[in-house]
Amino acid sequence: MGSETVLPGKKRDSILQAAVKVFSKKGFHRARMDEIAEKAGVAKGTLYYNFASKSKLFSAAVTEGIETIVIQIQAQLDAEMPFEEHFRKLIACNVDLYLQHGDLARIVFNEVSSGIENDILTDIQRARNRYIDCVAGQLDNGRRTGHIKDVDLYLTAVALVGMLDNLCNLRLQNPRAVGRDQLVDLLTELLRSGLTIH
Amino acid sequence: MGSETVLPGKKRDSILQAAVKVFSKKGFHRARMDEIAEKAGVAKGTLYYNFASKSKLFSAAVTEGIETIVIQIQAQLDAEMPFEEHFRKLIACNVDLYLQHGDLARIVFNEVSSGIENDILTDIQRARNRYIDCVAGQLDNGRRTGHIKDVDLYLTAVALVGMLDNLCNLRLQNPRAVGRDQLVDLLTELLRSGLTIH
Amino acid sequence: MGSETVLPGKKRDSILQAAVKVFSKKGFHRARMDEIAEKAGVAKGTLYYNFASKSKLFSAAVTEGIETIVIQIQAQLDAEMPFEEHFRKLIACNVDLYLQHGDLARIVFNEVSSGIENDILTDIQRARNRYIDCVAGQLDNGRRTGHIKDVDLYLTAVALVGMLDNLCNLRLQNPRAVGRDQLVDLLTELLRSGLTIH
Amino acid sequence: MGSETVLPGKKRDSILQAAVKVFSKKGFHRARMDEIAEKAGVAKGTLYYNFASKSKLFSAAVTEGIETIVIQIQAQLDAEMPFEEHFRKLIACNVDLYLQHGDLARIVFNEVSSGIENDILTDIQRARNRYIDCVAGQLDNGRRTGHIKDVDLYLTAVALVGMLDNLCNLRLQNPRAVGRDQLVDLLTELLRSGLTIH
DNA sequence: GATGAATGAGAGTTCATTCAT
DNA sequence: AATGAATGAACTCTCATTCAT
Repeated sequence: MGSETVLPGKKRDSILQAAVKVFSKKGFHRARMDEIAEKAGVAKGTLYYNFASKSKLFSAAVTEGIETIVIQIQAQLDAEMPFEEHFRKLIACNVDLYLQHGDLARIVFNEVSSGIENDILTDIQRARNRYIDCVAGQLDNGRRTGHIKDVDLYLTAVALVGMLDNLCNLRLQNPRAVGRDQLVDLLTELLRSGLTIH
Repeated sequence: MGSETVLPGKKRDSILQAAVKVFSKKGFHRARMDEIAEKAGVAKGTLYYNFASKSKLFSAAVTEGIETIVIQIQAQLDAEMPFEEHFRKLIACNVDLYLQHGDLARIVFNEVSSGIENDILTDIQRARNRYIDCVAGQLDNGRRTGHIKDVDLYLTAVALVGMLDNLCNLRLQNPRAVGRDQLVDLLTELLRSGLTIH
Repeated sequence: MGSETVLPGKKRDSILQAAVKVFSKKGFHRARMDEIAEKAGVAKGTLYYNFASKSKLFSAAVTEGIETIVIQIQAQLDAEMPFEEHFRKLIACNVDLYLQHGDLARIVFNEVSSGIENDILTDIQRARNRYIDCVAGQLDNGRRTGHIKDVDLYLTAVALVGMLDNLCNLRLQNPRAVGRDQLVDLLTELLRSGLTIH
Repeated sequence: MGSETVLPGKKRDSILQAAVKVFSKKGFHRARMDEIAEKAGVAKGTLYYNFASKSKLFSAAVTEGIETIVIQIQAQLDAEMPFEEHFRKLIACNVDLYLQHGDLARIVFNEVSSGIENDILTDIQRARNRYIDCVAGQLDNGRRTGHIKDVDLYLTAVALVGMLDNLCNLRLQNPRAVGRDQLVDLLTELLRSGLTIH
C-alpha cells in the first residue's frame, strides 16, 4: 500500500508513448533513439532491452496504438441507434479520434514511403488495414439496413480515411483554418449526398 | 547546329528527373545523393554545383514536378464541355495523372512529417496547395454554372485529393486490387451523389 | 544425505565448462556473458557472483583447464618405460590431449594478441608455461638417460608445442585433411631424426 | 619536380600500414577504426572510402602484407646454392622476416579463432596457406636433389611454421630470453637431424 | 563548369557490469 | 545465494557536404 511499487510494463509503456510522440514529430528516420529514451525517462540501452531495434519499436508503437483506437471506435458505435445518427456519429467519432491521436495518425498514413524496411512496412500496412476494415465494418451496418448504396465498402472506407486524413491534418497544422464541427459537417454532407445538385 | 553543344540546363534536368525517382522510391531521408548522381549520370559534386543542398534539390524536384502536372490538368480541362462530362473528366484526369506520376505524388502527399527542415516543408506545402487550388478552381467552374453545392471548395478539394491519394496508392501498390476505371467510377459516384440512399 | 542439497561448486563448475566452450568458439571478445550464462543454465548475475569479471572468468577457465591436462600427461607418462616407447608415447599423448581439448588449446595458443588486459594475459602465459614446462620435463627424462641431445629443452618444448598446435589445428579444422596416426608419425620422425638424409 | 604532388595510393598505403600496426597490437576486435585513422593521419571516413568495412580492411592488410613477404623469401632464396647453405638460409630468412614483420605474423597465426566473420577468416587462411606453400616449395627443392626425406612437405611446412611462430614470438615478447642466432641454430639442428642421439 | 577524394558529425546497436530484490 | 532488468560507454558505419584540381 504505502510502497511505491512500480507496475509491471510501466517502463515499456512509457517507451511506447515517447516513441509515438517522437516518431510523429520527426518521422521515422529523423527520430533519434536518444530522444525517445530521454522522453521516456530511461537509458538508451533500455530501449534495446525491450525492443530489438528502432524498427521493431516503431512497429510496436504503431500496432498497439491503432489497436487502442479501433477498440474505442467500436465501443462508441456498437450501440443501436437510428441510421442518420449512427452515420454522423461514425464520422464525428473518427474525426475526434484522429484529432486526438494526430501523432499516431500521421505515422500510419504518411510514413508509407519513407524507405522503412519491408517487414516493418508490412506491419504498418496491417495496422492501417485494421483501421480501414473497422470503418468498412461500420459502413456495412448501414448497408445491411438498406441505407447505404451497394458500393465496394473497402474502397469506400479507403476513400473516407483519405478525406479524414487530409482534412484533419489541415486542422492539426493550423487549428484556426477550420473548426472541428465544420469538418464533421462537410464530411457528413459529402458522404451523405455528394457534391452536385440534381 | 552541327556542333555537339550541350543544351544549357540539360544536366540540371537530368538531375531533377533522377531526384524525383530516387526521392520517391526511398523517401527524403533514405535517398542518397550518391544514388541521385549516379542515376543522373553526373558526379556528386555536380549536384552541389547546381543545387545548394539536398533539401533544395528536393524542393526543386517537387515544385517543378507539380507545376508540370498543374499545367497538364488545366490544358486537358480548359475546353468548354457539359458539366457531367467535365465533372467525370476532372476526376479521370486527376486519377490518370496521379497514377502516372505516383512517384511525385507520394512525395507531395506523404513526406509531410518526415522531419524535413521547415523552409523546405513550406515549399512542399506551397506545391501541394498549388495543386489543391487548381482542383478547387475546376470545381468552382461547376459552382458558377449552378451544378455544384455551395460548400467550401478549398476544403472539398482537400478532401478530394485525400481520396485520390489513398485510392490511387492502393492501385499503385497492388495493381490487381482495383482497376483504373473502377477508381474513376467510385470517385465520380461518391462525389456526385454521396453514399446514402434517400 | 537425503536432502537435495546442491554440491558446493556445482554451479561454479558448470559456468567454467560453459565458459571454455564459448570462449573457444567465439574468442575472448566475441564471447558474450549472456551466452555463457545460458549455456551454464544460470542467470547472468550469477556469473558475477562467482567471478569478478569476464576477464577473471576467462583466466579461471584457462588456468583450471590447463591444470587438468598437465595432470593427465604426467599420469600417463610417469611409468618407467624404454626410451623409444616413452618418446613416441609423449608425442601421442600430447596429440590426443590436444585433439580432445581443442577448445582450450585454441584459447591458450591463439588468444595471445587479442588485446586482453595485461594481468589476464599474464595468467594465460603462466598456464601456457605450465604446459611447456611439463613437456620440457618429460624431455629431460630422455636427456638424463643419454637419449636426447644437449639442447635447450625449454626452447625445444616451445618448438614442439608450436608444431603440435599448428598440426592439430589442421586436423581439427578439417579432419579429413590428416589422420591422427599420421600426425603422431610425422612428429615422431621429425623430432627423432630430423628432416635430412645424411 | 618542385611540386609536392602526392603519389596515388599513398593514403591507401598509409592506412594499410597503420592497420597492420593496430590490428597486431590490439587484435581484430579491440582494434578501433578511430585509432587506425589517427595513426594513418586520415579522417575516419577515409577508411570507409577506401575499404568497405573493418573486416575488409583487415583482410586487405593481411593479404597484401603476406604477399610482400612471400616475394621477399623467394627473392632471397632463388639463387643456386649448396643444399646445406640453402637449408640454413631458408630458416634464417624465415626467422628474420618473422622477427621483422612480427606484427603481421601475430595476426596471421593467432587471429584464427577470434570470431571473425567467415569470409574474412577464409582470406586469412588463404594468406596463411600462401606462406606455407612457399615454405613447402623451398623444401621441395631439397627433396628433388635427394637431400630431404620423403615426407609430406605440406605437413612439414605447417610444423616448421608452428615452431617458427612460437619461437619467434618468444623473442619478440622478451628479446633477452633468446637470441636471433640461437633461434636459427636450434631450428636448423632440430630440422636437420632431430632431437635424439642414435 | 565539373569532379570525386576526403571529411567528420551523428546515429544505431552491443554488451559487460551493477544492484534492488 | 541468485536473479535479471536496467544501464551507458564504446564502437562501427553512413552520408551530406566541401574543396583542390
